[in-house]
Amino acid sequence: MGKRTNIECEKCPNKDCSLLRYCNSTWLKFISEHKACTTYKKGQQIIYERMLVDGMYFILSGKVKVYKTGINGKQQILRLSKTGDILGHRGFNRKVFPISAAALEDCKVCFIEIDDFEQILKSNPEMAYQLMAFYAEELFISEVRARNLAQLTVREKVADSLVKIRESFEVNTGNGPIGVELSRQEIADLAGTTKEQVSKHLADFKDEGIIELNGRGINLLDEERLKTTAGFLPEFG
Amino acid sequence: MGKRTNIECEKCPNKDCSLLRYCNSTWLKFISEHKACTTYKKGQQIIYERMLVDGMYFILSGKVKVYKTGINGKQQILRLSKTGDILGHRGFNRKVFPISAAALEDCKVCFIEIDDFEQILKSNPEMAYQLMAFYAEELFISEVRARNLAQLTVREKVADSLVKIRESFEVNTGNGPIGVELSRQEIADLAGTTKEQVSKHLADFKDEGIIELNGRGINLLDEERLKTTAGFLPEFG
DNA sequence: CGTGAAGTTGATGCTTCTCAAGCGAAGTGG
DNA sequence: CCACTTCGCTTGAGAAGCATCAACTTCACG
Repeated sequence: MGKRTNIECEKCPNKDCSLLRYCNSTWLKFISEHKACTTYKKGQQIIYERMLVDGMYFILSGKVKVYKTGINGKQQILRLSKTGDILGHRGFNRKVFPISAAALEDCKVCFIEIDDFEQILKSNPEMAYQLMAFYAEELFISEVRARNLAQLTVREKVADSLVKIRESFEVNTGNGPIGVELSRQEIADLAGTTKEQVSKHLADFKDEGIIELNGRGINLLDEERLKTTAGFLPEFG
Repeated sequence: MGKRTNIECEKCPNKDCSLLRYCNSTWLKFISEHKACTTYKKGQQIIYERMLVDGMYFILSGKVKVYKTGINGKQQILRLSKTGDILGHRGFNRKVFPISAAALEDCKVCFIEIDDFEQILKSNPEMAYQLMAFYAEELFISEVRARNLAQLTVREKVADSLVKIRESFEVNTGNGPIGVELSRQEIADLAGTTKEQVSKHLADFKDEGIIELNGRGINLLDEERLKTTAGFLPEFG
């Protein structure tokens, strides 16, 4: 566990926080008094699989990977999260967390105990409704992912991952940096392949003028072509 | 659309219905008056991808596959559903359905218009809470699936699918029939492989004395060994 | 500099998909 | 009642895709 550095919710600069967005001032105060903010260093683990569910986590700043451990300890990255996102909602109604979460860069994370969180939920119907909508959206995303992992080729999955990384971290779509520096292994864990394959396909994309590589940084030069490469089935809805 | 044959919710034999379970008698009456029950023949499609979201569907009787269309029209089966299960909840908060659903056998399905459903939700906090818990569970299942599709071998995925089919349709786990007759192609669409691979691995399992085949029927003879074959990572939580 | 970790690249072999041929059961029409 | 077609299943051979392994390079950092 990292260093604690509380901040008052009423003065929180983060207007899009999943927790605060649907709360009135009474509950803002409640949360402010009951939460605990913690700082995590890059690489530090925030949630461990099989850890007892103690509460909900909200990212105040920084970027986080959410992943599941599989065969031979191989990781499958499920989601990339950023400021304002909720972490640990997968622990809802469970004894232990089914996922792990680790900081991709230095992070500040707010924590609310599960009992307090449920109290907030039950007193704010609008929030319960919104949380339900959030879960529904996560389910949608997860099912698209499941299909893509099952059906796409490695080249397509790598292309798809680059687009998804950019969408996770950059507000504007289009060309430009993908917003975070991941290792080849991490991109592989996201795409469902190996670090060597990622290396090769990134080299291909570079040769084809679709992306630009500078160290760990990746710039998209032709997002449209990348999407075509990914065999994009436009998802409606 | 199939034949309409309404039934009164108050007299509905299905005590586990996702819709009725958390309703008091007032709302039971409301639902009874607002719903529409429809019969679907085996093979008939109940929900189409990109169909406008009109409401929620609940299975009164019969078995259903929920799937997503992918590359080259290849289907990825996401879920097998049975009596009492909700269908179309993936359309929540969307314009069009992101999934398709088709009857695996003759089915009766109850339908509630989306406006009525939202009214029920907003008037029954307990139900909203339960629906949220349901989404959370679906998300958990989907993420386990995503990891398995990405990391398991074909042999493991076929074994895993057999166990999952049985769990979807038979209350008691253990040895015995898997509860539904699917084509090889459908098993492949579930496992994320091809019908030929399914055929081969089923033959292997039979030779190894793990399963029994009679036509399309599949009996598990040694579920434990099947689970070991599937490389089961026990899922905690 | 020197060391170790991460990334690249090529060779190799295994897994899986694809294609094609053959089989059998179920249904159709003469 | 029996050819005839059709459809799904099985099985094998060949090809393609992918993971693994190993050698080498690059980069960060003491």
